[in-house]
Amino acid sequence: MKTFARASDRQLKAILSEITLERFERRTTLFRQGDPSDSLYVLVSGVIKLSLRTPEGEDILVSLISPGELFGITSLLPGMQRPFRSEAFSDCWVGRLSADTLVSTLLGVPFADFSALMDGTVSRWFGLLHRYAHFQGLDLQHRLAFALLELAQKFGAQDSRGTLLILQLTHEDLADLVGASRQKVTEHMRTLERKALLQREGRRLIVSTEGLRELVQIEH
Amino acid sequence: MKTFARASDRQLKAILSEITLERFERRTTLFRQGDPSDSLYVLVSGVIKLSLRTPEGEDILVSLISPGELFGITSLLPGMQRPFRSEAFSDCWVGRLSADTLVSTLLGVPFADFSALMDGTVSRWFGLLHRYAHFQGLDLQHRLAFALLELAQKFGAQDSRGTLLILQLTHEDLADLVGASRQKVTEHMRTLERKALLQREGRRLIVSTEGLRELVQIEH
DNA sequence: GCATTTGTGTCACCTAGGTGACACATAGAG
DNA sequence: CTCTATGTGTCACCTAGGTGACACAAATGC
Repeated sequence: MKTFARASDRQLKAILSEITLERFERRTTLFRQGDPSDSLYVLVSGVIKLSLRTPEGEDILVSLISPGELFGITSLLPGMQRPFRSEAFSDCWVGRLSADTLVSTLLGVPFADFSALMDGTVSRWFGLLHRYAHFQGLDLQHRLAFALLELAQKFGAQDSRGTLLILQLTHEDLADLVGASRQKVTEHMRTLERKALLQREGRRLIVSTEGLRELVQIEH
Repeated sequence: MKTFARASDRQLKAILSEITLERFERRTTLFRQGDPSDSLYVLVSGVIKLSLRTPEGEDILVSLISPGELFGITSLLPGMQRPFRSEAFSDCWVGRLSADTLVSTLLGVPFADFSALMDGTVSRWFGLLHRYAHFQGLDLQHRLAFALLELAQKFGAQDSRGTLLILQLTHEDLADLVGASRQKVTEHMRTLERKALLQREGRRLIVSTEGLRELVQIEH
């Protein structure tokens, strides 16, 4: 297990003494989406499934964990909730420990410092992963709406008419972002305009975040 | 910038003195896929685009970076290459520093220790992100092939006939994994069987990793 | 200011893959 | 050993979205 490759015997001993071993039968769930993300897990034996349930009722299998892997990694970021459901795919033995003890015994650094650094760097990967996973099985209309909301959040400036995107985005860029063809993006952007969720000022966009959020949530 | 929220003045000063400021005009590239992932960047002004070119020649826009964000994060993992291309989406000022100095001044810990911990934990997010990004615009056949290769790597046991997957995967599981319907997965699994890239022993799979790799690479 | 390149809008057409439906196989549970 | 659950194989049908093609608009360079 490469996580511990550089650890000294003393550190390993300290960590081992903090691990609680638990047994999970096939199909039982370890944690579910939205639970507070407090502890970290090591899979000792068996297979764990991480999955995501979309509002549409589709299941997305994000990952299968094999023995030796750490999982429940969001516990390394400050104040997160579990983004995925975790379930025993076969009978499992699982070790559980607090992220804090792992980090502080392995690095000897206050957890809050570590976790703040993670938050500023690596959490973007997590955000992107989340986006891609959610995009699975959404139609173009909704993917576009989500993408626009994301952009509005990152690059939006408040304006009397809505949220102004300070970006020169072409339809091609959007297409590359949501994984669609340029033509269809054009078509859907027009229908969003017609629904007044979107206006244009030259090549700048003004989006209605409330409208888009409604579109995205209400329909299913 | 939340990365530095907990830093002392001394730390900030130390880090600032190590940052090199660089100017990039719109459309110029900062680094490209496959470059060694040595330094870390802070975006000072402008917008940066992270993208991915698929073997099929499609472009995938992974993320747009806004001022204040750190990027080029793979430099925090040991021995990585840049997974994405980075290009100035508008004229930019960018600060560059080594991941090592950031980590060691902020946490006061040897970079190798930190980076080993990241590698054992958070690198999975990165792997998954990579998979999802690559899946964009692949047809089911290829997504399935990739998924099987991944599974073979993680759960495969060598066998006279190929690589035996020690997993009781149903077609439904596979469908959830590659984002497709159960029926179509069944169909494509049969064609893979017919092509002799796959055999079944009861409900266990035996895959030909060479065959699949060929399928995945050769066709475009 | 004109010419060229880059972006938009809108077609008609085609295909990968979703869906529902059903027959059959297999495997646990009792 | 049998009954019921769950998984597989295969249809016929339908639709979202890819593709090529072209007209027009808007930037950009010279």
